[in-house]
Amino acid sequence: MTTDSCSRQHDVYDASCPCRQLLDLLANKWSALALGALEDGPRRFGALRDRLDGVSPKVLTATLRRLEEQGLVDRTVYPSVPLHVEYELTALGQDACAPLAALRQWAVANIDRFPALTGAA
Amino acid sequence: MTTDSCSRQHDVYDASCPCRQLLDLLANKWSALALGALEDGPRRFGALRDRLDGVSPKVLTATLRRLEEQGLVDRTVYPSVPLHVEYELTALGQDACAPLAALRQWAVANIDRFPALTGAA
DNA sequence: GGATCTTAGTTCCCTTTGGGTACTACGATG
DNA sequence: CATCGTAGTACCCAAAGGGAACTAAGATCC
Repeated sequence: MTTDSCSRQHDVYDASCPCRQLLDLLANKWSALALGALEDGPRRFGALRDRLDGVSPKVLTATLRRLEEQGLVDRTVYPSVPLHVEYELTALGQDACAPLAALRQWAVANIDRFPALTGAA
Repeated sequence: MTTDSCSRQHDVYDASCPCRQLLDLLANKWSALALGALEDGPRRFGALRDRLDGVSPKVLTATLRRLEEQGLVDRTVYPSVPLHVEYELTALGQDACAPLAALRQWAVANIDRFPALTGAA
């Protein structure tokens, strides 16, 4: 139960409901991109910074820490020579990727319907 | 073509691609909630403010204006007695609702897997 | 006729977040 | 001993978020 639509007690429209905070975490540009960038397996900090074009190290760190705190990604430090940190989706993170991937793909598939963004047509 | 995954030219991971801006518009707490609140038909400003618990009029106005600019919602003013403004999804807005509804529903359905948000268990 | 009500905002101010650039720590390597 | 690469942090500034109070326009009440 509670696997479709809204449960009896949780409601994203209620500001005090924890799932509102969850929505706020997921409905975020950098979260959506970071989780997507990890879909294909573990990635290092530098690889993520390169992939998430335009992200500053500070914001990337903050985003990853938030995702880590909530159990969506695992952070593994390899205390090797020039330090090596890997980020990886947890099972929960993998599950969360599905709706976010749909959102990213919708944006790509429908961008042509947004003349104001594509510089008009 | 370009109806699934990424097209050849558009990429949300590219900061300068317009679909990145589109993702930024959609991957936003208030956008996701506002569009969802309009799924069942036109709503007035006050109704949206009540439904989007915790939103300030300023932020709601800004959110709706942004969605209107991009053609996701229509704004209709009825210059009646105590003024009456209705917001309504466009066809484009209705299409955008699908992935956002999935995201909202995922948050509700999986909130129990986030101990840090639900106050631990 | 004047006070009051409603609706849809706007304005002001402050706090939070986002963002860019530069810097640090670490030890291997030259 | 200086240099390099990695993964950040520190600092500072700009933009966005957020709350409370205020505005406008006219109908309605008394």
